[in-house]
Amino acid sequence: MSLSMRDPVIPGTSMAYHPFLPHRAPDFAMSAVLGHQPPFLPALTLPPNGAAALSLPGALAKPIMDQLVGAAETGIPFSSLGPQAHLRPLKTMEPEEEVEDDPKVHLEAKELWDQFHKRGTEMVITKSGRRMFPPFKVRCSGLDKKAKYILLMDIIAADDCRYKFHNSRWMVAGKADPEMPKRMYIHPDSPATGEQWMSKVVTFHKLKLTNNISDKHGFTLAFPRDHATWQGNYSFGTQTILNSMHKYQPRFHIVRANDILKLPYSTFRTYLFPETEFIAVTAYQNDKITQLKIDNNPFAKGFRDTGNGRREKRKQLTLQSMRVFDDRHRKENGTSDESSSEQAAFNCFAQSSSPAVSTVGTSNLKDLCPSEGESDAEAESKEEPGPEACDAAKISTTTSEEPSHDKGSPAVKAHLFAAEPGGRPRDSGRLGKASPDSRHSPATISSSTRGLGAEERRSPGREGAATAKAEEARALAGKDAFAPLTVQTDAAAAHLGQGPLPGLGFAPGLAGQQFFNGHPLFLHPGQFAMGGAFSSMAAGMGPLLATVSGASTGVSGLDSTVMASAAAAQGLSGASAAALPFHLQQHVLASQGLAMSPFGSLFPYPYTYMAAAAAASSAAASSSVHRHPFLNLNSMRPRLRYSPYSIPMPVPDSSSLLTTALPSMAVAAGPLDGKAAALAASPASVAVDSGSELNSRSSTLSSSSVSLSPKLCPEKEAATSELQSIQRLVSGLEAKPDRSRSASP
DNA sequence: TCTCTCACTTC
DNA sequence: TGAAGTGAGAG
Repeated sequence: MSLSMRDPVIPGTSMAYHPFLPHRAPDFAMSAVLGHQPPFLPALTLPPNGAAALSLPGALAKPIMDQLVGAAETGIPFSSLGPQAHLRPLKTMEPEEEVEDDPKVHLEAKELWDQFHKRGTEMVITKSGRRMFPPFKVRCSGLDKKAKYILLMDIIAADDCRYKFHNSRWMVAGKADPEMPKRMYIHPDSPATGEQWMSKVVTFHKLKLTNNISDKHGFTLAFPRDHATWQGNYSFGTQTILNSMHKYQPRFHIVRANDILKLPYSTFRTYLFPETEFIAVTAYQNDKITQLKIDNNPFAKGFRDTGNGRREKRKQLTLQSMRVFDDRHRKENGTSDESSSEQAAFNCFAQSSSPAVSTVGTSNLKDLCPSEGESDAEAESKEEPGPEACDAAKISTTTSEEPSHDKGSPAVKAHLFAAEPGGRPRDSGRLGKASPDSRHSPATISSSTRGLGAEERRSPGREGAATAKAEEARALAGKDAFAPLTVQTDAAAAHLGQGPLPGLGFAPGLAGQQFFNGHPLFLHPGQFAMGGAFSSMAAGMGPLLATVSGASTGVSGLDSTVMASAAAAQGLSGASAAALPFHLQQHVLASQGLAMSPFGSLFPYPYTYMAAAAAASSAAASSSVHRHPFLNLNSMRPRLRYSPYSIPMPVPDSSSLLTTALPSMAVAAGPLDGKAAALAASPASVAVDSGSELNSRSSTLSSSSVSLSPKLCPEKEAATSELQSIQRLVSGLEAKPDRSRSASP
């Protein structure tokens, strides 16, 4: 019943600015399937000029068209068209015309990121959410000044391992816990013109990291099973839910679109900066990281050695009180020499127990406190250029084929997580080939769906080819020392089954609608600034929005209609459930603990599969499935990650995983993913590493020495009288908190 | 490991 | 001035 219509049947019906259709005609056929009218498949085509043509059976045409347009223009939830109303492509057309932009992305504060990366960046996650530090900031160039762009960021699991911090190193501690629902953070200024984006540093500092699974700072979009490119649930929000002690990789996306609704039909460019990889923690593990944060985060000034913060006071008081004790002890025993040596040991303890110590020159530390400083110094030594090479050698199996100038990046990787399982390479390394475009960031791996057949880049059983491709990617990446890892898909490709939002296999639910709170269409107040993008999205896709507040239900908090359906569906058997609309199935599956995420879900390649099906191109279906570069990004690992509702997988014997990076293991693990390439993509970071390390060192040294030196022996006599007074305080206030003491003169 | 409170900071 | 972002530390 669907009719192809190049010939307008309803003259004058214009869809050119229909909110839920791309303004600039993407040249695809789209059908509006109205709920409860399955046989009725009106189709409308958007000619290049944006004029709409709708071909509908006789008398039904006008009402349907009015309904569609009316719903969108008035903001009436699309659901009024029926619970299953959705748009779906009838056929795929030629790719959208080549965009004339050439986006380049530069990671801001790269040196700082490098400093953290070398030590194994840790990001604290809290129930209420913590910001990232260093903040994720980028500078864009090469955008079309006039065109509008939507900038997004998300954080994906870097691997499927759980880590532990042992012996000053991060080590694999087993398999990853069930995947948390992923969230996409849309920059609040989106959409904005290229000129606007390029005129400033794009910062994502408002994005928060949380481990609160019932976090409500998000909403989920439930896309029908045969939506062009988005199938399943895609969650957006200001907080990203992460698993503690797991490694993550932030991603940055540029989408040329002036409307959120165009996302599925727009070109996606994804940038990966290996140096922004981090491990989520609920409490800092590595003192070096703590100190780096304190030294660089303005909000942590109070803990700096310099200044009048509590940290300083506390340290001084601790030191002084101990000296007082020592002094008293010495007076009682009359053994000055002994006390002197104890003093050294004590100083050592005082230092090593303080984060400040970690960045103090290791030679001093070693001299003062071999035992305590050893691990520290040892760890530190591995950050030196020499050890770096050593670490690089550890994963030589993954870098041996790379151009020499590209070896630094894996070195960084090895450096960061020296004890990674077999130097397991990153899957992100398989993103694609290097793009000669991006010159600002470590390396570019561009996966364009039109150029290099993405197909060859990914195939679910694809390890060999993928590995080869990863090598190619690395090699190419190595050609550009300043390119980020980039993935690109385009609109047309999306229609061919290449979804633009990889890794967005957001598990349903868990998210609240706060993001869009206060707006009938779930627009978050903070997002109103986004103007047309969200408002039109809401207008056109209100019904497709399934906000989820899984906190109470443990299942997606769908809108009432969907919720009811989903709830009912839960009682269905698998067979009957299969007959449900895809998005409902997903919720059902999710509630049953089955994965839907591209991260090894039941539908590892949701869009691709569905889009292909929708395109009625069964032949292309299977191949296109493997073509999705984004999915490739996330699903190239044959791991199985489960939704938060899934039954947790028992953690396998960690003994086999608790290992330092061994080349052999790297080989063994290599096929699992090509992550090394992602790191390989960071030659620039290596180049900076040496310098930044030195800078870091010198800076921390200077800052530390300022505060530490006066606290050591030299000030002993000078502080005698003060110490005595403090001694009295300490004696009397022993059990009281630091602040009591610090409040004392 | 995680959560919570605290003092201290920025904005 | 107060909201919000910090790490420390106790539990």
